[in-house]
Amino acid sequence: MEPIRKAALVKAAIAEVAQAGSLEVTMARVARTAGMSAPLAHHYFGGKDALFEAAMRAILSEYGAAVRSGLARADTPRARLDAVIGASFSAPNFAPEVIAAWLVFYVQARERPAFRRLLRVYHARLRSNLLAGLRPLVGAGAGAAADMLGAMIDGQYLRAALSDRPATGAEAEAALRAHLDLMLGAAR
Amino acid sequence: MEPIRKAALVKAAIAEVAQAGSLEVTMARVARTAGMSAPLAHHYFGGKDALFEAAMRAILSEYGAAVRSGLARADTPRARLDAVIGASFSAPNFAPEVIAAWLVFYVQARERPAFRRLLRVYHARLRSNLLAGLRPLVGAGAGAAADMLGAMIDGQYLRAALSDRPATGAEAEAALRAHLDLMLGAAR
Amino acid sequence: MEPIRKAALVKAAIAEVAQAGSLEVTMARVARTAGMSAPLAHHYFGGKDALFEAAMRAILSEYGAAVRSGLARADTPRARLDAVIGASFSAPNFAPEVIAAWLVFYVQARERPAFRRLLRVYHARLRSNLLAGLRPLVGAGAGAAADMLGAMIDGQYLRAALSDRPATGAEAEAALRAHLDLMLGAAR
Amino acid sequence: MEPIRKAALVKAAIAEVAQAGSLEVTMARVARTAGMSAPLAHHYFGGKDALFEAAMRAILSEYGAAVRSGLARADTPRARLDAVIGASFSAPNFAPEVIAAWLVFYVQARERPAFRRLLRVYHARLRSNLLAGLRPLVGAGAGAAADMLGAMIDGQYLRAALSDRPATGAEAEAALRAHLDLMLGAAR
DNA sequence: AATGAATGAGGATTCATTCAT
DNA sequence: GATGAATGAATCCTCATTCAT
Repeated sequence: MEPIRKAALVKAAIAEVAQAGSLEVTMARVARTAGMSAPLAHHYFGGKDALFEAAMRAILSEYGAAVRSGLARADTPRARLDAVIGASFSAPNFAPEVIAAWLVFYVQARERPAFRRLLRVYHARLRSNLLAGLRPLVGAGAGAAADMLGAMIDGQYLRAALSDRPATGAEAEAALRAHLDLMLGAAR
Repeated sequence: MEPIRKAALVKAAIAEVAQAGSLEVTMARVARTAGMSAPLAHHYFGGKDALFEAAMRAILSEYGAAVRSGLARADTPRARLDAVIGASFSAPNFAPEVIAAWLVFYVQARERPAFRRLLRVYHARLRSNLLAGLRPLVGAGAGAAADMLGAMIDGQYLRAALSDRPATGAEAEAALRAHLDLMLGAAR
Repeated sequence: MEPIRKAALVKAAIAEVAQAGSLEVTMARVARTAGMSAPLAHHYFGGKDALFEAAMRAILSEYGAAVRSGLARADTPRARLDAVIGASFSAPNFAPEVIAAWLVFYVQARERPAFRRLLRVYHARLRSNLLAGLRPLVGAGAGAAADMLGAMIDGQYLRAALSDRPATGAEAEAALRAHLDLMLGAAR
Repeated sequence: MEPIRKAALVKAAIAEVAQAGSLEVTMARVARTAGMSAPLAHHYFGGKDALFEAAMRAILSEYGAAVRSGLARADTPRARLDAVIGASFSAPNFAPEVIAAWLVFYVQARERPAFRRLLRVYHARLRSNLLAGLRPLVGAGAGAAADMLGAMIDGQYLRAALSDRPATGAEAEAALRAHLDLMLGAAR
């Protein structure tokens, strides 16, 4: 029972946090959305903080899995870069709900060490994945290029979080790929 | 007296929101930081929501003023673009505190129409300013270029909000300018 | 199985109540200390109240047994008095844990009739045992002397409950015997 | 306003703790008894713990004042002893409510350092006051005598807490004085 | 204009207890 | 007999907001 309940709670937490645009979400509400009573949520997670941390962890690990799975099928540097970009804008990760929750956690990271730690890992992994693809193609400028690409991805997320249209990642992805072409072309 | 008090409250609200990373900031705390009692803050703003809206408005209008002042001295398309970028990363707007608060408001905008409206205006103005500079230089691709530049700026903000080092905008600004060169060079 | 489980629960209850210094002890905790689940404790005792009453009853009946056993070997009035005092400060009854729990129950007796009843029986028996020894030696003053001796014993308990040193009853017992000598000497 | 409210809360806390026989008393109940809302009680004391500590402090300091006032009028060793005993059983200190609350705090002292500290001071002061009176009269045995007198006083408290009759201290006081006579007579 | 005083509403958390298995 | 699962009830505490002064 435990894994089922925990998964339901994490999913509900992401949904509610996204909708509220903040962590000012009552445990009771999350629990009800997940189909159980508030005390049960406490029983499984021990408290609000732990639940939200689990939620952020879930988002980041789903993203990490998508990246890994994409990289597994990539055999050239350029393919690696495309894989990272593709994963960033793929369906389960670019869902508006998920992006909105991610953003809330992002902001909280300033003051909550646990969130900050998680985000550092995300940033470091993203950067190293991009670097691995860029270095063979760009050489010395790879660091700056990776930073810029990372910022672009994050920026697209930020805008998607506020978009009216049910943001598909397709457009954002195309824009990024076009830009990547530009950067690689200039480097050659 | 009133304008002084209100300005103090707005400033305190930005500082506290930035520090908390959310709107979960008590009126009493904001009021105390501003050197007055909680009821007085209510007296001046009528409530928590109105105070925070005023705070966001203050951030955006300070930014708007910086942009306008930069544009006033720009006489070529490229100078206009540089002016917008320069304003985005200039001291009072790129202060960590201000960025953090801006981000909190940004996230809230998903569900709070008042914030959403303010943000729309910011986005629209930024886009139209960039477009005005880009169209003479890039032609048809100006729309996509403006969107990408906007996303890059927001992405840099996002990352600055989490940076350890007391982020100066200088690096971010340089990176953006370099990128702008790239985009303009490719278009020619 | 039942008597073993019940005894374990009673023992655990005494230990936990002593440590907490109050009845604010969760059933779950007591049950866990006794090596079983909370529902099982309920099954055996029907509820928290009944468990704690059983615990107090256990303390008093252990004490009662010690007194009876001492009296069985006493053949003079003075020996009877010594037997009662000896039992009061003997090892299993004067254990810090037991005293602390006893005190908690004592205080609760003000408002919980079940505890009050138990305590009345203890007081009455103590008094009658002391009287039986004192009357032949002191005559008319036996009543007051018994009350005073009883108060002294309780007072020693009270102080032992708070002592730092792992209170042996030896000192307290010696002090009481010395005092008894005094009272008997004065009466002759 | 503050001192009035605080005094009312302390008084109510003593009454409710005495009645409940434990600290399991809700803030709301105490506040209502004191004629105000629960949040106000929090406002003035900051929390349940602080309120109860203030209550115990109040009991002990009232007792301390009574002792000091009695000693001020005593000019012989025996008069000093009588003053201490008299204060211990005087009206405001020997009120059933006060005794019951004192006992609850006493028991809690085992695990709550703040209470423990307060009680240590009480015990030390009582002992030193008794010693000052006993040493000139009893000499070497003064220490043991002081301990025994202290235990007797505490024992009388313990029994008064459970008495049915609205315990006047008169009887207890007379018994203690009689005993003191005995001890002093034996020493001469 | 300014604030100390006060509270209603609400939220996290704990716990005794029940029940299906 | 024994327990994991589950919850209603209750408690401490916080906070935006009101009001008399």
